[in-house]
Amino acid sequence: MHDSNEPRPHTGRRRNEAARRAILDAALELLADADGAPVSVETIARAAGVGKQTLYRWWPSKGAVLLDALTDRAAQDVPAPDTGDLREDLRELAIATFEASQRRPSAPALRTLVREAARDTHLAELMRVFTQSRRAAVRAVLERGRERGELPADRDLDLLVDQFYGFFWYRFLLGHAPLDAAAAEALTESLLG
Amino acid sequence: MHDSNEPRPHTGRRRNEAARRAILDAALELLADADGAPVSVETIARAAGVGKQTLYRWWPSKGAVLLDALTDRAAQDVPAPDTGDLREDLRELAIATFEASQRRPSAPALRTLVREAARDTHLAELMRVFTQSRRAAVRAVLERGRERGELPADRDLDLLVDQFYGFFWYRFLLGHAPLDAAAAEALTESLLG
DNA sequence: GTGTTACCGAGACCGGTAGTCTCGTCAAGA
DNA sequence: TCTTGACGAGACTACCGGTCTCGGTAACAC
Repeated sequence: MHDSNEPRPHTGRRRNEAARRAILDAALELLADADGAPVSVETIARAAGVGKQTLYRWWPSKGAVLLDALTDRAAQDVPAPDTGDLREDLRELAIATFEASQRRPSAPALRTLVREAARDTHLAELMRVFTQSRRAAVRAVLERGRERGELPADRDLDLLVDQFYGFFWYRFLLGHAPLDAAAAEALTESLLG
Repeated sequence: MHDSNEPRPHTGRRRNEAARRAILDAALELLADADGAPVSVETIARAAGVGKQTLYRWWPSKGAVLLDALTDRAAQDVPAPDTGDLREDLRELAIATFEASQRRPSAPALRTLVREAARDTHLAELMRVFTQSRRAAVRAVLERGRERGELPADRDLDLLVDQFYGFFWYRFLLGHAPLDAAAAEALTESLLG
């Protein structure tokens, strides 16, 4: 038996940081270039100049690598505007979200990632965690507004959050209509009446 | 050279209608049972008691079979309410859409189909055509309402349509919140203020 | 330095998939 | 009866995610 509280000191060769970076960089770049098309593990490993096993030694699945590649670069901090005005906060959040969805390489990479998540339940679960904080940010803005009386007390906030992100993902994934500042403005006005 | 205007009369064995039905029925059932998980061509053929080649003789790809299986059974007629009242029409459309999204086997089959379409560009294109008529129905209702003056003349109808279907697909695919009559009611109120 | 350990790149391998090809069979019409 | 083309069955190719094994090598203990 091994006492896990007092682990044996590490010996042997250490993890190659350059390989980790090369994998994440290659994954993000391929993810972005694919823009929806699947990205294979073989391709990532080859592009990173790395063996497949090195990849599977540090990540449990392809999905985990892809998500890591995205979150590693994508701005992790979610904007949390609090100007004291609901309309202003929501507009700011919408503009920031929409604007971020146009940036390379994160945006096309995210599109590919969602496509992959449609088939990969493990990745789908990770994505849920990833999006949760963004949903929470919108909800917090709405809650503050409601406390200030800018929203009826009985207004269903979950409905509003789903309207916000439903609209966003719909346009982001289909790409049939713009996600620009004007759209952000119009969505905000529509949600708050 | 063969004159395509006067094709040689058909000879040989005819297409087996029973096989066609068996394939579509098996595909829909498997699609519904999978509820998101992929459905393989092998499985469909086996369940239908049919050779793979029979399937590929009549459909160009797996995606085409799946879509055909869905549209074959799913109510093709899109409701087009026209009561003379925008709010009433939109509510009716929302309730009908949400209610249809709960029915078996079409609903779970549709969920699976969308997942497949995320990887299959051919299927994605077919899906676009499939959803176009539904979008048009919502837009028609909105246009009639605008003509009656129930909506400001400068209101962006594409935005409203995307809000409607964005919300629907978001909840349908994530399944984190209900798509019931109350949600339909609330969405309608939210869209029309 | 020497030995041990664990990471490294490379690639064979497994199971599963979409789609093609071929086989012998069978039904519809000439 | 003969030609034609659909039929069920299944071998086959190409590709993918993931596992396994190999010889080599960097980091550390001694």
